[in-house]
Amino acid sequence: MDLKGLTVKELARLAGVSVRTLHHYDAIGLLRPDARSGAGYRLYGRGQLLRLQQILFFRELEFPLAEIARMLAEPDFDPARALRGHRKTLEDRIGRLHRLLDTLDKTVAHYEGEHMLTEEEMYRGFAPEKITRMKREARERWGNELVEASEQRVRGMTREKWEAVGREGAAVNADLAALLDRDPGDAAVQSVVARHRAWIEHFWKPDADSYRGLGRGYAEDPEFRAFYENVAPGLADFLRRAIDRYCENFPAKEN
Amino acid sequence: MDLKGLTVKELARLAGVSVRTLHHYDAIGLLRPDARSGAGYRLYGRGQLLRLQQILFFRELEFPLAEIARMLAEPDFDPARALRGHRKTLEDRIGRLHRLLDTLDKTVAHYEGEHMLTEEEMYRGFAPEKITRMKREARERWGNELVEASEQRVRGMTREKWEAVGREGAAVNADLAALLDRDPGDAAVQSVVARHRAWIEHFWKPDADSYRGLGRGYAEDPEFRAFYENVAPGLADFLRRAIDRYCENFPAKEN
DNA sequence: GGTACGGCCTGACGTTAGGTGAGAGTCAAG
DNA sequence: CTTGACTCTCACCTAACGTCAGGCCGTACC
Repeated sequence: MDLKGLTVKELARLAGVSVRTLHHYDAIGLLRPDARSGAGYRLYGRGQLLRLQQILFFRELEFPLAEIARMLAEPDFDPARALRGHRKTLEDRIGRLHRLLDTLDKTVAHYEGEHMLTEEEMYRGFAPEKITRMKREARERWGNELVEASEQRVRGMTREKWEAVGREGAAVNADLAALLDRDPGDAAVQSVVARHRAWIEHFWKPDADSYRGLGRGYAEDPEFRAFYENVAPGLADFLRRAIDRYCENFPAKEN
Repeated sequence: MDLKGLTVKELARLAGVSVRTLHHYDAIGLLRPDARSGAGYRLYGRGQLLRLQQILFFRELEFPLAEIARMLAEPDFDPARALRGHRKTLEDRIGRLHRLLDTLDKTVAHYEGEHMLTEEEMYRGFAPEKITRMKREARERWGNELVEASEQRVRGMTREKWEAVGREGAAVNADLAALLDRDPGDAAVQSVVARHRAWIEHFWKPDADSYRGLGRGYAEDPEFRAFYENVAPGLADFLRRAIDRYCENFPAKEN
């Protein structure tokens, strides 16, 4: 079979996917063949091979197919830029697997009576990538629309803007940490909380309820809590209380 | 809530799984709580925490839940031994991810006009081969040493030898299928089983226990079973029984 | 030309492992 | 008592294919 393109079996073999997968991707419009032979056989050219590779990278990172299709369809989709993002995520995963191996070794040592395995040690390395988990939780707390709107806002940012937002967030956290010895209702603290709210609005626009919920999440979610406690011990609860006070008189913020 | 055990939320948080997952595992009998509170709350103790860890290791390696349940239920299941098998598989995965990073870098270079990406290079690191799944299972059943020895033998084969071995295996299966109406202990059947054992020794040298375990695997593993049932209906169980009979007087085989 | 076999097509049912939502009981603090 | 977080069971739903079936296609061989 040599008809100016690869048949499904040839491509399936080359890419390590099933023929059924290729049929499925064609059916949903994710990967259409370049052409069809007179008998109706699918024929894939080089461009489809590269596209399938992009799809497989996103799939490897557990993106849903519908989302892959959407991203590939964006007018400003840049394959090289996407790949650079994937690299970071793959490196994170390798790091996770190393942590899992560490957990494994500690568990073997535990079974051999050589190590006392704590509950916290037991599950290190299992949790999926943090951003995906946080995204799921954000959906659970605030609904899907907010998360999508948040992603749209983030996606529209330039790299420079994104880095400025990152610096702004770190500055807010540092300023809050410096005010830890004050009452959460203190005017200086509340001023920083207002900056925090403005920072959040790079991502989404909270009302009083959802902002209060966010504060609670900072204190109660183990990953958020660990993050803030790492900035300064006591910061997670302090920020939660400061946000609660702020929400007692939630200013209408124009923007 | 401090009632001599963890509630679903506490365990879910600790282990990084969902409450729904814990409900599901309870419903299918995979992970039952130690106790129930007066109100019907599930309460998990330390033993369940360790068991959940074992489950999560198997899950990480993509074992189906039903299979995880079966393996955990085997009388001779040894957690430390299982973990040692997992370690090898996780190391393989890290290796695969490094290959994927290599593919990624080559692709970025391709997009930047600095590398000519071949079709073979395009998909390196993506799909673990099907043999990897079977290798994983073999490790869980028989330990790592046998699998490594098997790979050494296969690696030393020429292509011609490999094809001859393939034909020999098919012939053994066909002969077994032709004897399906006989008793598994019949002399002719046992003669074919001896040929089957000789065939297996192209890959590894079983003793009576491991050969019996292989027979069991043929009948119980869904992929092996499907393969043999495809050759002839009833063949998987027949072969398992024939191997059991053969192992009652396991000949010392010189080679 | 007929046969055999591997390859292709479309159509359609089935599967696994939870996700999601609902209604109602439980627990602890104010 | 109220409130809010937590729990229970029940039940519908889903993504991404896997599997099977019936029939056409292409090539080699008799």
